[in-house]
Amino acid sequence: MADLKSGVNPLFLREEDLRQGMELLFCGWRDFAGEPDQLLNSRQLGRAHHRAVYFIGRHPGITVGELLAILKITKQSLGRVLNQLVADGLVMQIPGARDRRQRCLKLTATGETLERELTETQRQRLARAYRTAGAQAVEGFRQVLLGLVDERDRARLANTAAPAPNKPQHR
Amino acid sequence: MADLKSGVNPLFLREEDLRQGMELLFCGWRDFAGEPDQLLNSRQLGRAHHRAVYFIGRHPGITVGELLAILKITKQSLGRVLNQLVADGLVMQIPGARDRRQRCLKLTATGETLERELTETQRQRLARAYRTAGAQAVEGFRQVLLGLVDERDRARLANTAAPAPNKPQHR
DNA sequence: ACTTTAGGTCAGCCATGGTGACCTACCTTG
DNA sequence: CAAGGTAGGTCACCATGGCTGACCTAAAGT
Repeated sequence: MADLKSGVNPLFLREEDLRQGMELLFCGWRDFAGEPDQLLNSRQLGRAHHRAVYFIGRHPGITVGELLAILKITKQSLGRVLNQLVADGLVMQIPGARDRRQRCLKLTATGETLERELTETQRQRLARAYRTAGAQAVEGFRQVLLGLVDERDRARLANTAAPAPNKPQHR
Repeated sequence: MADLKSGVNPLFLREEDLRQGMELLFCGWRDFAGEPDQLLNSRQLGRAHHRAVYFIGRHPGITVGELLAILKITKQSLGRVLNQLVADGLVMQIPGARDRRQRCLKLTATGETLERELTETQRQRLARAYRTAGAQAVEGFRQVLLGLVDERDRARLANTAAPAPNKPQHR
């Protein structure tokens, strides 16, 4: 809270340690997110497309609104990306069963292939880091990151099972 | 979870766990990096400025080339940002002592104040996550992230002391 | 003296975020 | 049923922050 520099704080709350953490986060994300760039470029796609494809793949049938909540961008920005993905035959939209205003998003077979290709190098990089660090470190990694994200998203992220994001369609 | 470590394919390397990790990384970075946006906007600055100010603050006297290596962007992109920061009186450039071609970058007093303001909310968020997770989790967090970054940057990040990035100007 | 290096600069392109306004289709509710 | 809210889309436009290519200076290094 207040004086981070006083001796009362545990060592890992010292200014220097916090800065190291920030830097690790920056570099980790920089290298992790940059991994699939080449493949993306070769297909005329950008990181924004990858993110959409990734989350649609992880939560098949996710609605546009739910996806917006995850990505935290505007529907206009997402719309642009989504239209391209649909035009390229990577994503399909299915009217919601209960609420036909909704467009439930799914990857096509082509989309699934692409998703796998895109995420593969990242998966390998993360697996390598996990393997090197060990199970206990992985658990710590999760806990700290979970504490970093906004309250709102904790529930979805907390359980490894990762069900589809909760659909509040009862009214 | 103690027995996760043994076995050819430990549980924490399952597809589902890796995906959870990726998602945590995405959301963690999204919320962490987005924290200072409001303050930045109010000063007509962007995230790019924040990153530059941050690393200059952390490594006073850093050269342009070293900063480029950290940020992994082109000198044109950095130049744009740097010029603004100098024009705004937040950063100063000092010719290198050994090599007078170099421009060593430092924050001005104003720049240091801004850096502190910008990073403060992030520091608090990280400190909260650290405190909640505990010292052991923090160590795991570090180890995994360190394993994620490219070899090239490990040395600089590994030691908590965080000296200036190594200067290969022998002679 | 020549080459290489650190850094800067100009011009233009593209991706990806944003805003405001306005639209349809569908659901919910009085 | 009518009215209002909601899911989603769309158009026009703007800002940020990456990129490339070409070209420049000054200072090292040899």
